[in-house]
Amino acid sequence: MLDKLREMGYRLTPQRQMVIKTIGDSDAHISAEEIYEQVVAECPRVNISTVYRTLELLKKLGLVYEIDLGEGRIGYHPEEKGHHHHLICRDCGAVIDVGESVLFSVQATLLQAFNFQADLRHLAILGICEKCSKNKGEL
Amino acid sequence: MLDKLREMGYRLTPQRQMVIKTIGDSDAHISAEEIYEQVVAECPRVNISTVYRTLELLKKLGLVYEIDLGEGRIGYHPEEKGHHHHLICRDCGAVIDVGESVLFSVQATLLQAFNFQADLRHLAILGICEKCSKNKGEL
DNA sequence: TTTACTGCAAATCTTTTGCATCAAC
DNA sequence: GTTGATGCAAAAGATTTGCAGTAAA
Repeated sequence: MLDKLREMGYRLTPQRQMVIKTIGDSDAHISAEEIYEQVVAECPRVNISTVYRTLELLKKLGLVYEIDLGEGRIGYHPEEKGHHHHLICRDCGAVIDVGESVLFSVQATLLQAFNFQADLRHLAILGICEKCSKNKGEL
Repeated sequence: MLDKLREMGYRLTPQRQMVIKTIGDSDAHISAEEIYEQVVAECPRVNISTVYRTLELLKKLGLVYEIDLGEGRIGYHPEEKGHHHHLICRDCGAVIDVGESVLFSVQATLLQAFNFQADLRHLAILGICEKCSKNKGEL
């Protein structure tokens, strides 16, 4: 990501490097607020508006993806880690990653039936995970 | 919806009636702001906080569904009109309604593979509609 | 040296909340 | 008459923006 930024003629500031590193290190989707907290822990003078501006830039360049987690929450994700979907438990918040291919058939169906090119690369699917549905059964 | 509200012991105020009517009249998903605008056009003293409180109540009672349209936009939809998905064009904003069944196979797959009970009743699927993809081809 | 980038503070936008008043029952 | 619902204003939370100063190139 750092190289790509430089290639595109953008400056490699320490702030940008820290934001990029934080997104890359996170194993799942991470929110703007969480990125800010981690960056500020190392460098307290960094401002949250810089985080937002950096995210805006990385989105524009296609280096990070935004994923809508529902209920107003937005997570960020490096493009280089590949496309996939997230199964998110409404009860416990657990996240299960699922390959892109689960939705290929739907994509094909929508294209055939409506000539609609569905963007199904990064989806958050809400529901109830195995553990929580078992717990519910026990109640 | 009006009857159900009364049955549940809630008061049938004119404000609630107007919000309910507005949601019912709208052919697709409608935002809180849009509901407010339509209600205020008829009755200028109604406050937007009443709209939000009414939506909160109707959601809690399962009479309206919230649909996440992405980019922070949320649409409301009466339950009685049935479950379905929306194909939303990123370019022109056109909305195509699709039956619930398009995602049944995915639902089954997720249940089988991960024991995850996916909630796929009301989904907004972003993409490019037929018309816009043709226009792009012409450029 | 140049000017893109940052920090700061303030603005914006959406949604929520406390409270006195009002009206549905 | 009760008390749940409303209007108003203010708060809260997330994101954006204008601007002067700073630092990457």
